[in-house]
Amino acid sequence: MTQMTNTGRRKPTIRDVAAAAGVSRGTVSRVLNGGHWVSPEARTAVEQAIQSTGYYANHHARSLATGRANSVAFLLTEEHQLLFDDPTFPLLLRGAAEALAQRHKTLVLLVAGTPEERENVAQFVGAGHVDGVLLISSHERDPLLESLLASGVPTVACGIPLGHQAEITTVSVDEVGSARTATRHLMDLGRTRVAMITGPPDTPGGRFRVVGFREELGDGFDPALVEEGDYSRQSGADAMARLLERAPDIDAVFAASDRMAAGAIATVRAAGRAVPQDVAVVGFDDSGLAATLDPPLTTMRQPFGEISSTMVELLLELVEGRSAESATLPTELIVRGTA
Amino acid sequence: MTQMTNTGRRKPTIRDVAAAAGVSRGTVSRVLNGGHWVSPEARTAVEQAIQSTGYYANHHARSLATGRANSVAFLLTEEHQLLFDDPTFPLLLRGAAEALAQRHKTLVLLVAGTPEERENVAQFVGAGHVDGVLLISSHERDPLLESLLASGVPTVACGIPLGHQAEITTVSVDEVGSARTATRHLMDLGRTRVAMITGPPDTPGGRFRVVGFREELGDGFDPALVEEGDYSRQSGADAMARLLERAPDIDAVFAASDRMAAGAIATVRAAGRAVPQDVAVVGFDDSGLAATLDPPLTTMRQPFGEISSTMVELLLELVEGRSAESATLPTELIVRGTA
DNA sequence: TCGCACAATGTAAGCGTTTCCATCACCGGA
DNA sequence: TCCGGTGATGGAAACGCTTACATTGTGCGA
Repeated sequence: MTQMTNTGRRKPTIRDVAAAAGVSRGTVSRVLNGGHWVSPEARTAVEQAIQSTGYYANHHARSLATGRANSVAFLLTEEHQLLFDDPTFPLLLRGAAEALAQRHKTLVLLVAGTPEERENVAQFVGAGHVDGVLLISSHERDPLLESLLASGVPTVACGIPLGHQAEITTVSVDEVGSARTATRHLMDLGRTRVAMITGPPDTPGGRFRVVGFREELGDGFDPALVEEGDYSRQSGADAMARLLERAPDIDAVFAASDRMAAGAIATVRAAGRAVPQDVAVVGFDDSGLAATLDPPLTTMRQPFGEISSTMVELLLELVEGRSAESATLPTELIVRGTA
Repeated sequence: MTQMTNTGRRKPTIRDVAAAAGVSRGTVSRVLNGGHWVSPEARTAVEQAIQSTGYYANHHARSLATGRANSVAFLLTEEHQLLFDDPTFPLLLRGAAEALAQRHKTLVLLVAGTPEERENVAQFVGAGHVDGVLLISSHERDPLLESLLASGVPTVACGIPLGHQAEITTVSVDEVGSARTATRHLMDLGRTRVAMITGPPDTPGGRFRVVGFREELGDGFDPALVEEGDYSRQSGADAMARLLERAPDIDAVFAASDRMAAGAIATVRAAGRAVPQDVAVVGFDDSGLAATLDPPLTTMRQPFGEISSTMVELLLELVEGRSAESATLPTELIVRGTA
């Protein structure tokens, strides 16, 4: 009964509210935007009128007038296949969606896989259709990132974009430290031939985790025990096969993603060795996958929910014109059954 | 050089283009919208001016003038936990994102988990901020669906929303037939004690797959061999445990989701039985998970890419004011190692 | 020769907001 | 009593675009 006194078909506009409240639209607008410079009486009159008319602000008109879109892009730059297979992505998306919804901002999903898509995305963002960009995965010297930077759209990246460290606000975890923790855990277990499956070297996870691995091993580091994958399960399985062939005495492996760890485990088993008895395994991410493996995977947990909500927070600071400092979030070693 | 003759700071508008081309903005607008009633010379002049000025249309202004948002909501109605864990969801999202991008429509992600979110979503959509809604998962008699229907926003659902079959356009698979195929496969393998783990009965998959299961078994159907899960892995494991306790002689099980199948397999193993030797398993979905299980899961593949692109297609028809008929897509039995 | 149909174009009125500016009533201090 | 200041308000311009309508110019049949 308070709702929808919407007599006809037309959606009520600010004029309808103004008429109902007996004030001008200027006053209604002021109430809508914080209510400063409005008398208490006028304010309550307007608020009642809003109720009775069932008024709801028109975003497009508002955006046109203010130059603000009130929306943010969640931008995926990655081959489709890789991206949507990554169990990490729904976690980030979910966190971002929640954080944005709380602040009444709209999340626009943008996928920049093919060159054509990238071009469209660059235009779309450059045209100012969104207030800012949450950049999800970015390889080194990504031209799309450069065009974003050039267009001056507020942007927050997830994971330090190589080659742009200084120019962009990021939210990341301590890659080196996390890798050291994982490696240390394996060493503390008494493992002496510890191998690593890294990520692509043009991604921060691919670049820095192996650094931590090497640092922690110190003199014990053997470059022959490092193989590269692309975070996918298959690449982990393949890398493990190469590792095993080259160094059959491996007794532990640290993989830069849970999926690669899963692949590695399969390969280890296929080679007739047991996990964790013969080969201990530590993954990275603690995506949903980790706990479901058999045995459940020991892994470094990335706080995805916090990562994405922090990204949103920083981005909105930027959008408001304030400055925002890049954040580094802690990871946590989750010990399960594989190491 | 063709780009960005953007002398100053301001973004070029349609007037700048008009000035550069030596025509009125009306003409520019006509070129932008299909170019009818425009002479070839004027058209090329405008097109060149667009290039030289680096003009890009302002969506908000356009939407305000036309009353069209040019965007579509991808609406998730489900508990967060369930939803983002579901490996099925990225597949749908990806398909929808691609199909929409091709048509230059924007995808807005909406999550309606908590009551508050649902209220906001209802308002948002009701206010006409999007042209249509892709409804992802809907339980029976969902009040949110009802409010969508009431507000008259074009909506296409994925999977027949129980209780609203007649009122809404849907894209779904033949649940009953698919379940029959899966069941038949198990029977053809010579299995005689075939159990089923169903989904929640207020979802189409929960309701209809068990119907197909029963139909195919005919006289052999035993209600004691049916347990319910919520599509999650854990629920599958639990259901399997109940099943095994009640009927230790089970030699096959059909699960209404791959995740439940995964859980069931774990339980079967934990009970000291082998898959597929002692208990054959068929899943449903063919999400990324299926192929990575050990042994790889035999399952009914849902064509998620096609489902989502069809949803987009139908939705846009509806948005254009045309009618659209609900579609039913075929599934496919993917035989792997578990049955 | 005139006028008419019609293609091409310019013009201007919106679309629903925000926001700047002018106005006004009112109050306290001189 | 008058005046400057201040809080509250209305009015109107602006945001960038679409589109109905008016206007122009052309070629054609009568």
